[in-house]
This record gives sequence, C-alpha cells and structure tokens, in this order.
Amino acid sequence: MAAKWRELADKLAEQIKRGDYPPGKRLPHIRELVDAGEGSKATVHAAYKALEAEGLVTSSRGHGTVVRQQVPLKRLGIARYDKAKWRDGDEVAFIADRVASGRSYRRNEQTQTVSLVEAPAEVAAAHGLPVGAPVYARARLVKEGEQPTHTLTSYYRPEHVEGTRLVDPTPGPAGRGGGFRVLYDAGYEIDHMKEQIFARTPSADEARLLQLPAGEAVVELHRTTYTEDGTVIEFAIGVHAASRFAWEYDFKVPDSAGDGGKP
Amino acid sequence: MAAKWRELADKLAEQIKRGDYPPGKRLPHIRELVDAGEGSKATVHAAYKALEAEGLVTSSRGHGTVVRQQVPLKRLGIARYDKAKWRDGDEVAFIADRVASGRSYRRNEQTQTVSLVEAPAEVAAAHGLPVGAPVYARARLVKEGEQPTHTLTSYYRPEHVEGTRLVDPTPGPAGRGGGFRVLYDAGYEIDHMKEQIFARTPSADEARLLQLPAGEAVVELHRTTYTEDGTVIEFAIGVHAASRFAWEYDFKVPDSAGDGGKP
DNA sequence: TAGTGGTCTAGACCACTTC
DNA sequence: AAGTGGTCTAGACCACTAA
Repeated sequence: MAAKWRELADKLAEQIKRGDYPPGKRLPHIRELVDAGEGSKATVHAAYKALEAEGLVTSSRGHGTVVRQQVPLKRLGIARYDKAKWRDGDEVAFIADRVASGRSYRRNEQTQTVSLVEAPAEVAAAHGLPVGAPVYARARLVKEGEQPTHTLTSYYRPEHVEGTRLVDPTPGPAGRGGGFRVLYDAGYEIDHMKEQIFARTPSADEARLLQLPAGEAVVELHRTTYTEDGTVIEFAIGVHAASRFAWEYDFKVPDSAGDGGKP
Repeated sequence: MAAKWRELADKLAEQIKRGDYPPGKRLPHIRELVDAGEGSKATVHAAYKALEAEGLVTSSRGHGTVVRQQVPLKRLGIARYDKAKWRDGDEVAFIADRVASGRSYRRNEQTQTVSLVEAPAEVAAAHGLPVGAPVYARARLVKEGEQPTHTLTSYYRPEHVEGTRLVDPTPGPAGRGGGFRVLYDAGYEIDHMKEQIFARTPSADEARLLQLPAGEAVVELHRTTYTEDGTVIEFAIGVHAASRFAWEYDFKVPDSAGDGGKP
C-alpha cells in the first residue's frame, strides 16, 4: 500500500494527463482537499509538492497551484554554429537558432558580464593551462521573454582576445555576429568543436537564477572550440533548464579498421 | 530569511562538501537533530529529503542516512559504435565501451525481451510507418554489477529482422557482436546515425526499475541508425540514470556557404 | 482584507533493518 | 526488541497575492 500522499498525487497526475485539468487551470486548493477528506494539510501539501517535482504543476503563494504549460523542446543541432550565419550575416548563433524556430527575438534577452578570473580546473584543463592562470570569463544569462532558459560562460586565453570587443567590460551583447565573429576578425577562425553533455541537479544558486521549478534538473554542456591547427580558442560551460532543450547530432559510424568514418 | 529546513539542509550540504561526512558515512539520526534543537521531526525530515533530492545522500528505513558514493561519469563517445568492434571482434558496443574504461564485464549484466508491438508515434515517425504498424521491440535493462544504469529499447521493421537471432524470443543477449552484427550479417550495414538527447523527470515506473534515488533525473536518448542509402534500420530509445553518464561529440563547424563542413 | 500556499510543532503510529 | 526513517494528524502562524 502506497503512502496516502503518493496515491493522491498519482490520482491528480492521472486527471491532469486525461485533460481534466488543462494547462493553466488551477488545481483544487489544498484546504478543499483537506475538507474533502483527502488527508491533513501536510499530506495534501506533500502530494502537491510531488506533482511540482514531477514538473506537472507550479504552486505559488497567494495564487494557487496551476497546471504547467508544456513548452516544446528547443532542438539544438550543430547547424546553429553555421559559419554563414555569424561570418556573413548579422546573427549570433543562439539567436539564429531562435529565428529558425519561428520565435520572436529581442535584443535585451541576453545579459553579459566580462571579467578576468583565475582558471578553474576544468577550464585550465581544456585550455592546457595551469590551474589559476588568468583567463577571461564572459558570462551570459539568456532569457526567452521573461523566463531565463540558460547560462553560458565562455573562457578565453588573454592573448587571443585582448584588445577586442569581447573583453569590453561594458555590459551588453557582443554585437554583430557574436563572439565567433570577433575571434574571426582577430585572425582565429573556428574549425571544429567538442561538446560534452550531462544532466545533474541544480545548485540552490542555479535554481534561483534560472527560476527552476522544484525538482527540475539542469543539463550542463561543455563546448571546446578549436582552430584548424588544434588550438583551443574558446571553452564554454552552459547550464540549461532541462525542460527546454534537446540536443541533436548526426555522425558517420566510425570504422577504425577501414576508411568508412574516419574524420 | 530562508526556511528552517533549508538552512539545515544547506548547513549539512556544506559539511558534506567540506568532507566532515565522507562518502559512506552516516549523517546524524533525525531524532538526534531534533534533540539538538534543529527543529521538529518534520522539519529535520524535510531537510534530509532535500539533501536526498540533491543527490548528496540516500536514506533507508531502519538503517540511516548515508552520504552517497559519487561514481565517475561514464563518457559515451561515438567511438563506442566503431565497426571494428562488432564486425570483426566479439564485443557488443556497450560492452566494448566498458572494457575500454577498464571496468569488469559480466555476461548477465544485460537482460533482454523481444516482442512484436504496435509502433508508438515516435517509433512510427522514425521508421516512416503509420502509427500502430507492427514492429519488433527489443528491450534491454543494463546493469553495472547489481545497480541498473539504463534501459535501451530497439525497434526494427519486421522485414529487416525476421528470421534472425534478433527476434529469437529466448531471453538473453544478442550474442557475438550484438545487434549491429546481426543486421550486418542480414545484409544491412549501418552507415550513419542521429542521436537526440534530453533530460526529464522519470516516471514512477522508471524510478523503480532503475532504482533511482529521489530527485534524480533521467536522460533520454533517441538513436536512429541508417544504412548508406538512408534506410532506417534501427530506432532505439534509451533511458539513462542521469548521474552515471556523459555524452561526447566531435564535429566540424558547418559552413553552408562554402565547402568546409558539409557532410 | 480575505484567501492562498508554505512552514512548523508535538506527538502518534507504521515499516523496515539490525541485533 | 530496539532503533531507524517515513507517514500522518490537528492546529498554529507566516508570506504573499489579489480584489
């Protein structure tokens, strides 16, 4: 026999999936269910908290508990890095992606701060530097309308970016073409990349910054960008609200014994 | 002022990260903290539940609350599909990957069931079939020792696999070379793939099957495998415990205006 | 100001593990 | 049998939102 709060949560989840409570609709108030004999306030509250952790509803004080809108996943394919977009056009990679998916675009949806910091271990390893070496960190918080969707922090070696727009401490987006364009103009053309992806529980800070509902995970992306000769020109760490993104990769099946997939 | 249970949870999390409670060590019992004036039993319990949701500890009745062992992420690169491994050798892709990372390998770490089912929407779309068309589903549950790590269900079109070892209803692994080898022997050589990745909250069923601690997310992987002429020969859905895997992809930066990255 | 969800207490009982 | 975490109650008060 499952716990009472579990049974109640499952019952409500079932009703939500059946459509009894469409997205945006309020669930019964906690006290109503208490009066209806579903248990004490703490029990009903536990059920609601479980539904929130499962991503089905969001609760807010003074307002109620409403069924969450399921926003479609934004699909991130490697086409978002297409050189034509940032070299010849006027689009930053992440924005180009949004344009392609038909969503609106506003200039102030990205905030940025640049600072010179001591390289953390992961950053140092990616750049082949000793831990604590000075690197430029360019941190962005990206929003979709009012809602933050992810953070993205790029780390550069000082000798690559000093004197460029990238390290201009004035807050604001990198401007026409974005960071890759600035590097290109500085003589560093990006050639290939490595992306590493995993999901984890957000820290309390990240949950606040990204306004994550209780129980939502984040996906961390590590992107290493190389020039043709293998120099690491950028290492970036992204932290994404898990419910908003999917990643997509196409590749040939490798064949180390033949010639059928070796890059 | 944060809630009392939040403060307690943060304090304990801090102590865990500082090393006061190394992995495997028991945290103070709930009643001890109640006696120490940290709050009522419900309050301390809420703090412990938060720590569990954050992946730091696991609680069990009659036993106590212990600090979780942080297993290193298993890195999944596309090299795990190397043709040389399954075509010329004796290894299944996922096992080859484990051998490469120096872990032990046991035959019975994978269970398998095969059945003919009506294609769900996603499967039908991937194979270009109408929803409900018959497809073979080959479902595996993969374990690392005693602990389940992920499920992987492959869907095949009947005309591709009928009469092969793949649809042998006898439970057990696919045998020498794995599924790709069977397809290769049947005249279908895999050539390229598409992988889609996203994280989400597990269903109650998945949490039970994968023995997930409260609050741990799953990563869902959709893998479409093509022959050289573009025929979809396998569509697979994997559900992975988020804390155990990372994915890794290398690729050229595309250039739709030139020749520098077009596959 | 009224109504919402969120926190907290004190105490009871239950389910499970260990001895 | 003793001790653990888990559930549940009844009731109080707090923080926030909307009319």
